[in-house]
Amino acid sequence: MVEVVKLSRYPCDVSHSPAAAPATPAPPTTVQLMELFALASTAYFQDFTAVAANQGLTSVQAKLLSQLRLPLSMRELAERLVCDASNITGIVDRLEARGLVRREMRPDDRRVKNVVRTDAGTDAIMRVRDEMQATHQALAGLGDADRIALADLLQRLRASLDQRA
Amino acid sequence: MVEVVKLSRYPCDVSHSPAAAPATPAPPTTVQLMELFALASTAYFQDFTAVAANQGLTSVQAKLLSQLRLPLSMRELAERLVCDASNITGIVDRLEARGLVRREMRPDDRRVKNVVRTDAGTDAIMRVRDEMQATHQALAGLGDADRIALADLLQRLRASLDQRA
DNA sequence: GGTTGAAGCTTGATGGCCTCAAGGAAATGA
DNA sequence: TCATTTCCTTGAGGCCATCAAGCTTCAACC
Repeated sequence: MVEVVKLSRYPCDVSHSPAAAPATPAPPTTVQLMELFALASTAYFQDFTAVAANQGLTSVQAKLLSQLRLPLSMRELAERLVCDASNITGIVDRLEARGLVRREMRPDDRRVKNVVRTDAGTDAIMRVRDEMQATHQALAGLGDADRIALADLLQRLRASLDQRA
Repeated sequence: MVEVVKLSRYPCDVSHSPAAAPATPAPPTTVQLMELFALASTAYFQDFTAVAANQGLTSVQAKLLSQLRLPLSMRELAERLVCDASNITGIVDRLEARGLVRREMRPDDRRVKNVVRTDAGTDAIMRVRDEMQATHQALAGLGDADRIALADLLQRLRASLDQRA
């Protein structure tokens, strides 16, 4: 299957490697795997951003909205989006101005504000989800064995990446 | 292997799905695969951004630098980074001010400016590459069979995603 | 030739994202 | 009560991103 591993079109290509590809189905190196992963990730995020834009959302706004299955405080959102808390203020401001989200005081601790997704917000993120699903339908062609293998590999990949954080 | 597929911590979680996970090793659904992929991609980009920041680079600057194995025109850079050409002007301005990159007139067509990575620029992106590689060493634990399978799957994934662009 | 049109790059305006430093309000604990 | 901590916001500064408008250069055509 793995005929030619296309190399070095994204993040960390520094090598001045020879253009000749090995003819044998040799297993890819770790570096090659990371490049492939970077390419696939880039494609994914570009698609996600484009789909969100179709709904008038930036990718960060869509990310935030998708986190709000249940209400979360500003601080919790900052942790999930891995950014400064002061950044969340602005993002929520803009979403709230459009009625996609609502701030609520929490009665038992009046310092914290829960961010609640409105029905309009849920609609918006559902449209994004639907369009993503339609877009990636091609992926549906994977058979059961491939699915299991991919899920397994992705989880190991994430584990080894998260480990650093 | 795939014990429990952890669901819905990222982009498109809208479902109010039951918390109960299937006990059987059923193959993951397409939606579940996309969620796993989103999680792994997010982890990757956070790591990439953090490593670039260690070298005083934004992720976009690092991305641009890594493209410059050979000189590219501003337009070519815009195509590779999938953004407006006017955006590249500012990014290259900032990199040039730091001596990581250099603009050169192309003699045969004086409209176009080639962006050339300086030695300092190559050093910078090599440090990013090295730190990424060290970081992701955990991935090196994958055996040959896993590598081949992952490479194959990632390429198919990317193909089906790029198809949309 | 000279004009028109297209391509490549830059500038300026506008807006969103992001961090840091600083500050107000509320809770906690001595 | 007073000090400390937590949560959130504000303001300054910088980067990224798009769009509209403009400049230069090239190419093609009359």
